[in-house]
Amino acid sequence: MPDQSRHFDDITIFDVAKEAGVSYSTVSRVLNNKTYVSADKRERVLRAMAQLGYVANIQARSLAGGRTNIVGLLVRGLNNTYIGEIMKGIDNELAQAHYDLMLYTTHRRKTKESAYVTKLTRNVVDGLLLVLPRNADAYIETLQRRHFPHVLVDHEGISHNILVPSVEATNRKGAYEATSYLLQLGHQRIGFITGKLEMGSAQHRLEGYKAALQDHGLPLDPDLVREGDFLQPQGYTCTQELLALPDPPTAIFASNDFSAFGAMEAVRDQNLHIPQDISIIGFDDIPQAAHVHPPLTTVRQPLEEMGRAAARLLLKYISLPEAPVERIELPTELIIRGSCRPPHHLTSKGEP
Amino acid sequence: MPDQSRHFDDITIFDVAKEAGVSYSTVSRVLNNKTYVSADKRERVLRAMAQLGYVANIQARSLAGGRTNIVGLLVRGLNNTYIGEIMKGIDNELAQAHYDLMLYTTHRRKTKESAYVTKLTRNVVDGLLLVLPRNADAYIETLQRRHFPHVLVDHEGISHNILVPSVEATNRKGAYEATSYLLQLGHQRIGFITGKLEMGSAQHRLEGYKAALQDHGLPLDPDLVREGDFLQPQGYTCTQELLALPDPPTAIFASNDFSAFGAMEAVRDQNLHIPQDISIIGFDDIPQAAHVHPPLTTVRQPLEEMGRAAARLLLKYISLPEAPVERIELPTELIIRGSCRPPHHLTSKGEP
DNA sequence: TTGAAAGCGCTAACAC
DNA sequence: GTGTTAGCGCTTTCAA
Repeated sequence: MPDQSRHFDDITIFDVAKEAGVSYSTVSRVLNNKTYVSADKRERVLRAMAQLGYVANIQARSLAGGRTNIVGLLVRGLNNTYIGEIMKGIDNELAQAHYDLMLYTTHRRKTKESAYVTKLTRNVVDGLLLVLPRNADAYIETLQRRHFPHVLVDHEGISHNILVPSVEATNRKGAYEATSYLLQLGHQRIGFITGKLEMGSAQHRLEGYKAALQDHGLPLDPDLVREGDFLQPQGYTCTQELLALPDPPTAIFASNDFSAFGAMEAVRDQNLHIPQDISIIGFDDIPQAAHVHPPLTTVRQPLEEMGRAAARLLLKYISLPEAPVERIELPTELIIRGSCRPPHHLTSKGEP
Repeated sequence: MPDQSRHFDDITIFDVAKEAGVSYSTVSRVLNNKTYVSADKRERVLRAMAQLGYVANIQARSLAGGRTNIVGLLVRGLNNTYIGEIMKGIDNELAQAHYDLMLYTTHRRKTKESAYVTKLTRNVVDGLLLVLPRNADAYIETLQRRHFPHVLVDHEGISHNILVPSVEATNRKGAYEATSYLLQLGHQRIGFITGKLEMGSAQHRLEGYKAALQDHGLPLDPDLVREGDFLQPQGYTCTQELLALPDPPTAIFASNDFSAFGAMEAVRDQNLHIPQDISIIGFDDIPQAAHVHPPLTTVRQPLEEMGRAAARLLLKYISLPEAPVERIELPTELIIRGSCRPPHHLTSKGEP
């Protein structure tokens, strides 16, 4: 591969200015269309730009204090479908606004967090979208202090007192509904596999579960609640424990679909059948959920829409720095498929 | 949200220079450690940088002609798990090299392609990774002409004559093996659902299928080959057509897992059973493949590893522009799960 | 309304 | 080895 010649046929505003017969600050003006430029000159500049195929140089623009039209997305890793769905929404929204996306993954960095944020904010991006676990407060504080445009996705922020721009799903409500559904089906003993409890969403889902039990007059049996981590293997283990209980649950509510898959595996490995012997319900509705057997009943989280909303909000902060802090909650939805039915003792024997 | 003050506590090399008591080009030198700097001064500079929390400004560096340590990834969209797997590999590899990732999606842009490439190459990134369909030759030509570091993933490039840096899987071989497997199981009529034929990988898989038939002395029945597009709905439709044939196939080979899912759906909707009545085999081995029922037998494509290899190759071109053009082929692997068995007439009736 | 000029932070000759 | 200097392409005062 021969030498890379970066500045190959680079057209600068200087070239455009010459072509259009104006000064090059005039070109800059039409580029940013802030100040008024006479219609005539603007016209000439535009034509010259088109003719020469001018493409703005982001670095220069940024260095000089302008916008880059790039938004940063900070995630822990790319391990799951979950983040893919969110990204899809973000990307679509950004595309419409002619913004580009810069992806940062944190999973491997040992860097001091606030220094890392410095790097992000000083480099390239006009704003930052964050999909992070609960303990990432250092990031957020730095961002807040710097008044750097940012929006959290699926994260409640530092504390309940400080309002941080964010987009979430109705996790509590979703879990409440899922639990109620199981209750209505006649289940009395419902196992619960938590998510990674350092995540706000995991906490909220647990709360929803508890609230539903309480509202239905059922006591909380601590044995039925197992601490998971949103991952399949732990879902498997928790379910094994649950099934080994003297009085095992007739239904299991997993805090996310991956855990639910683990649960399904564990159930099958015990030669039990879903939903005949035990009902399973998940959370998220990732693409796989519809494909497993039986199809998983789950609480749909509007991930793509959350991404869109977050991007939209961030763009607002970028263009209107004074815009008020918003916290957006998007509704979850119970998706009933085939992994739940009334418990054994309520079912007529002959059913297929 | 109050005003964004971008240059908040920005420490420049100038500050570092002052702190270390050296000239600021010396700081630049240790930053890029190209030329030699006396151990003593280097030490002082390093200490000053740490103390001040210096973070390099990418824009400035880039503007001045240096590296940005950012690699661009150009994809059509984020619709599928497929791209997620590749990204995972890329990201991991890049992280190790302290490179960041910039994501570009093309699906929506009407821009003249070569102008778009200009934008990409002139902006921010040191090199470009491309996951694109076959007809994206304009991009590639521009890149080649500019000698801008780039690597294609899962794409053969412009033509067979021009060697383009790329990383692929052994699509032909993988399809050959899958077909052979079905043949060995005793299937004589094997339906084939192609991918989007504008993609090189789709062509290669079709070739592998044909080659296997030929090598086993079987004629190619055009009725058995249906043009799909790598998407589930089309997989469904193709399978319906296949099943409606006077002499329907006993096995179907779908060019990717999504199509295979569509095929499974169609089979089920006909009240046929997999694999008892008909065998299904896919390609890719996306995460869902193991979860469907029955688990899908498929050809594993090492997507993550392909991402890693591509990133590695690109980094090589970035640091060694003269490195020879490489085309890397990574092996596919037949993953036997539960969706295939010998055809009906070969199976003893009593089997479960 | 428009042009001139001063940087933004950094790299890379160029001298010493 | 190390300091000096000239830009990289652009935005933004400041005059005119």
